[in-house]
Formats: sequence, C-alpha cells, structure tokens
Amino acid sequence: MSHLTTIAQKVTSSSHLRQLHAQVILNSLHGRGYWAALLISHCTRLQAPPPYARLVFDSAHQPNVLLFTSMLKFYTNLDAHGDVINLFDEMMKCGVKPDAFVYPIVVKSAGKAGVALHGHVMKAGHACDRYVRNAIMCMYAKYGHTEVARKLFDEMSDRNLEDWNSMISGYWNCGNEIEALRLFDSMPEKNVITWTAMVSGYSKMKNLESARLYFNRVPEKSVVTWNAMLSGYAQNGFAEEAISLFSEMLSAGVHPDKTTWVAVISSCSSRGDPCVAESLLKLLDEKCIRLNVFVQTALLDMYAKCGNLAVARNFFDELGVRRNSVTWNAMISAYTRVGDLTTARNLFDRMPEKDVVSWNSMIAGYAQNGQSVLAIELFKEMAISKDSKPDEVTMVSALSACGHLGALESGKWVVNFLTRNQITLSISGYNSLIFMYSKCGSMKLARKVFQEMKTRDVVAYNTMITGLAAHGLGIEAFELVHMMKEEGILPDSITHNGLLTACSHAGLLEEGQKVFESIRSPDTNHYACMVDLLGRAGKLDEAKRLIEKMPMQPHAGVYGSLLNASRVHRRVDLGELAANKLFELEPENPGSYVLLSNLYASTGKWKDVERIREEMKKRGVKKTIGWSWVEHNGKVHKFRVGDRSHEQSKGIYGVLAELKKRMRIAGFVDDKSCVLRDVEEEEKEEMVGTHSEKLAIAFALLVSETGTVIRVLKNLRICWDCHTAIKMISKLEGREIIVRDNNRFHCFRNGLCSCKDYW
DNA sequence: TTAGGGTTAG
Repeated sequence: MSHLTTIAQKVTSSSHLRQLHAQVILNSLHGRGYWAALLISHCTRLQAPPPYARLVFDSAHQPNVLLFTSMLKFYTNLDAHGDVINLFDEMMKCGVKPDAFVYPIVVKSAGKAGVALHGHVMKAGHACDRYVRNAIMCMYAKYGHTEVARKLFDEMSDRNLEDWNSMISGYWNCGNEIEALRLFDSMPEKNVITWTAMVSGYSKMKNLESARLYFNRVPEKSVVTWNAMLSGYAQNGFAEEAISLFSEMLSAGVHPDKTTWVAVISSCSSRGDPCVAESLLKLLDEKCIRLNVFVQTALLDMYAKCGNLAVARNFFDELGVRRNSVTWNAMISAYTRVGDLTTARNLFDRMPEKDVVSWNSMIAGYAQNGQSVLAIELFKEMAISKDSKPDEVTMVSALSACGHLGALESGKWVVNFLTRNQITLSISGYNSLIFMYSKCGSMKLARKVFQEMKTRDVVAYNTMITGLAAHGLGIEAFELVHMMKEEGILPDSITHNGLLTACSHAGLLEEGQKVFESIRSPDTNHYACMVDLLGRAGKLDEAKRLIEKMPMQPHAGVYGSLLNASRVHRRVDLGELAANKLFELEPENPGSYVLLSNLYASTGKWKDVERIREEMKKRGVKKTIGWSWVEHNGKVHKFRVGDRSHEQSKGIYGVLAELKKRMRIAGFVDDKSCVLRDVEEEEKEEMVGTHSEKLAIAFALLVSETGTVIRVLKNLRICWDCHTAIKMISKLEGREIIVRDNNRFHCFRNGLCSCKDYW
C-alpha cells in the first residue's frame, strides 16, 4: 500500500484526485470492481494522468466488463488508441466477454485494423446493435472501403439519421463529392450535423467557395459548424478570412471553444502575428480555462513561427507525456526553421513514434539549410524504414536536395523510387522534378517533364525559365514567356529575373535592356542582374552609373556583380570601389577579399595581393574551407583543400600533376601561378585558390571515360586556370565536359566553352 | 456508448 501511495502522490495534483485516492485505497482493500469503475469515470472527467487511472484499475481484484469499459473510455478520451487496443487484448486474455458497449470503442480505436474486428463482432452476435453497426460502417467508410460501408448502409432496414450522416462523411473522406451530394439531396431529413458535414467536406476538397455557400445555408449553426468553416479557411491558407469569420462568430454571440482557438491560433501563425491569439490567451487565462494538447501545440507552433523559440520550447516541455507526434513535429520544425539542425535531429531521434511528417520535417530541414547530402541520406533511410512511407512532400525535398547538389544519378534514383511506389504528383511535385533536372544539367529531361504537365502554374514556368537561363538558352527562355502569356499566366519578378539572367548568360545585351525597361518597378535583384549583364558585356562604366541611379540601397549582390565584372575585365579602379562597398556591407565575407585579390593577381599587382592577405588576417576574416562535390555511380564524393582522404587520392593527385605539366608546356602556368599548385598543409587556411574544386575536377577527369560527359558539382566558382585546363582537356581528349559553376552551366567541347562572354 | 469541427512537413 505504501508503494501505491508514493506513486499516487507523484501523479496527483488536484485535491479532487487526492479525495479519489483515499477512496481507491479504501475500496481496493475490498476489491470492489464497481467502485473502481466509477472512480475511473471521475478520472476521465478530471483528465487525471493515465498512471493514476491505471492504478485505480489495477486496484480491483476481479476486473469485470464494466471496469474494462470505463478504462477503455478513459483512454479514448485521451486519444490513446494504442492503449485501448492493448487493454482490449488484456480483456480477451482475462476471459471477460466484450459487450455492445465495448465494440464501438475498440473499433474506433483500431483504425484500419478494425476490419479484422468485423468477424469478431458477428461471432459475438452484436452485429445488429445499432451502435456497433454504425461503428463498423464508419470504419469501412473512413478507411476507403466506401462500397462495403454502402452495402451495410443499404442492408439496414431501420437506418437512422446517424447512419446517413456517417455515410456522407465516408464519401467526403475519400473525396467522392458526387455520391455525398446525391445522398445529401435524397435524405428524408437533415440536421445541423448533416449540414456541417457538407461544409467540412467541401473544405477538405479545398473548395472554400462551395463550403461557404453551404455554411451560409445552414439553418441553425452550432459552434461546430462555425469551427468547420474556420478550420477550412485556416487549413487552406486563408488566414485573413478565418480571422474575419471569427469576429463574425463573436458578433453572432456564439461561444468559441477549444477547436475555435486552434483555428484562430493557427491563422495567427501563418500571418506571423501573435496579436489576436495573445488577446485570446489573456481571456482564457482570466477564465481559468485549461488548454488541451491541440491548443498548446498550436500555440507552440505559433510562437515558433513568430520568432519566439524559447516560449515555444516552454510549451513543449510543459506538455510532458501529453505530447503527441504533432507536438514533436512542430518542435522539430521550429528548430530547423532557425537552422539548429543538431537540436532538431536530437528530438527526431528521441521521439517515440515517428510519422511521415516527422521524416518530412527533418529531411526538409536538411534540404533547406544547405545539407543536401544529409537530406538524401535520411531520405534513403526513410525509404527502407518500416514506420512511414515517403509521400509527395518527401519527394519534393529529396528532389530539391539532388538539384542543389546537381546529383543527377541520385535524382534519377528518387524518380525511380516514386514511379515504383506509384506516388502521384501534384503541380508542385512536377515543379520539383523540373528543378532537379535543370539543376543537374539535363534540360532535355526538364523539358520532357514540363511538356507532360497537364496544368502549369507560374512556378513551373519560372523554374523552367531559370533553368534555361542557367544553360545559356536565352531564346528558348523568351519563347516560354510568350507561351505563358498565351496561357494566361502573368510573368512575375522571378520570371523577369530569369529572363535577365538568360540575357546575361547568352550575351543578349539589347534584349536584356528591353526586359529591364519593361519591368514596372524593378527590385534590387533585377538591378543586380542588369549590372551583371552590363559588366559581362564590358560596359562597366554604364553599370556603375546604373548603380548610382538605383532608387533603393544596393545589396551585396549588386556590388558583387560589379566586382566580378571588374575582375573579368581587369578594371582595378571599379573593382576597388565595389570591394570597399562589400567590405562595409559584409565585413565577414571572405569572398570579396578573394575576388579583389584575384583581380590584383590577374593584373600582376602581387604587392596588393599580399596586402589583402594581411588585411584579412588583421580583420580576422578566414576563408571558409569549402567542399566540392562530384557524383559518380550514384555516390556523392566530397573534396576539400589538401584532401587526401579519398580512396582514389593517389590517382587524383596524379591527374592534377599531369594537368599542371600539360598547362606549363602549353604556357598557361608559370611558377608564380598558384592555381594548380598542390596545397600544403599550412596553406589550408589561406585565402587564395579554389583547390577543392580542382580536386573535384581531377577526380571527375579520372573516373570519366573519353567522350563522356562529366559533371563537377556545387558551388564552383571555377577560376581562370581551371577553366583553361578543362578547355584543354576537352580538346586533347575529345571529351564533352559540363561544369556547374554556382548556378550556371558551362559546356566545354573541343576546346571551346559555351559561355564565351565570361572569359 | 453511435453522426459534424482540432495542432505539424513542401
């Protein structure tokens, strides 16, 4: 008994429960099951902690059907469906026969597995009970067996309003609008529940207009009707409509309940403004209303999205054992949103039951924070795991990661996976396919996907146009803009950005200027593109004048373009001007120092190169050691400065030495040139050079066969010497080489490069 | 004890 007392003290907090506890002790002494059952229903009402209710349950020496039923209800009330099923098993083992009260509870909790219970119910002779019958029918309807449900429905001789309503919801569940509507129209009588089912049905189909029409027609709306409409707006991204409907609801004198709060809070999250929710919270606090897990999770999410991670974490910690998978997922996403992948992963690994959203949140977290390799690795782990099956959302992240890496073979693996598993794609799924292919240098496949799409949105066009631009296919990009206008889709700022990039990459100066003039109010990115275009065309003074005319403060990208152009055209004066602005805007960014230093190097100003080096040291700016990636046979190989960890290291350095030799013979490299020099250990932290990409290129040359296309991936700002080296190889060995330099593709063939303007 | 509304990922 002292053991019992200790646990009870731990789990009880209210005085009600302490009173209950006294009764438990009393009654357990006598083993009276009836009293225990009554106490458990008190626990249900008071939302007592599960261990406490279980304690009461265990205190009865001879559990009967009544006791089991009350305990089952307790678990149902907490949505603890696993516990319901376990208790049912326990019940069977004890030899206690379930009755017509037990089956509806268990069937509901069993989910899909409830199908197995149907036979059980028949055998027990409860199939005709109206509650059991309805539960079985709901179960079939809910899990996609609408035909079976309908058969049961038709066989009923005394079907009642509840059965009609269940059948309608069943049709909405599988998106069968026609049958739902037919049933609705043929009903002998309707109640508010029938109407509400129609409102939520249309909301589920994302048809908010029809939902609203039905909502307006509901004769006597209940709070649930209002909630159905509110949630419809909230879940489909109509936050403003939700908030305004909420005020209508208050004016109509309807009392909001917890579901209402949830819809309102989640609308606040998407608006990024906790204001409305906070005033609600104050109200709830004054009335001492206890929040449930839904409200608390919605609040957690809201604070995370409005930038208050500490408050969000507080909600998470306070929820304790009441956390469900949604709570965990919301917290994981909160961390990935701010880039704290370690904490996110920690939670992900710790969470008791991961669902598809948990995996998707973590994979998307990696993909969106530049950890593409980890994203793909986790996706592959998910593909073989048993607890969740990847869906379209998973695919979007995985494809995006492959695209960012430029890993075509991995991308094709993902595509293969999605066809094998028959995952259907929506427009955004197709868009990510286009993104992946175009980022991986295969415009042919990107085009194919684009042409296969039945409906295209502005994102599809923009992805395609940006891809074409990166490949220097300017004319085709213009053709697409023409096509989208014909389809009635208006170009937006991203479209214009893509077009300007296309002009810049294809050297279409006049066309670019026309595009720029056609933009009603150009943004900073448009200016950056234009500076780039002018700069590449050698019109550096014009570029400078354009910057001076800008109506807004130029961002780093604008000066970056100018600096880059100055380096290409060896204009030290403008390069210094741009670099000085960049040192102000981004003092920590080593890139500007490196670019300026390269400019000095290219004009033979070695003293200035040295000066910049000293300056970096003085200001504590360190060149971040970058990684370069090359994909070969579906595996991504990583390289960094001075790297000798790769298994083919010997061969790689052999290729490098060979390149150096050939270039020297051809007169491309003198002893001062640092570019193809092997990197010494102590030089790793130094600024000059792009050594990791050289290793990557050497590896690619090593593994590719003569005549094949090789791809060197990710974040390459290939330097002049590398460029020359690849040109040379493409001529000497007759290879076609495609290199992705940041977001641009360079195709080397027979000693020439596709983007002549650049060099 | 049955039917309608709830939080998370792109």
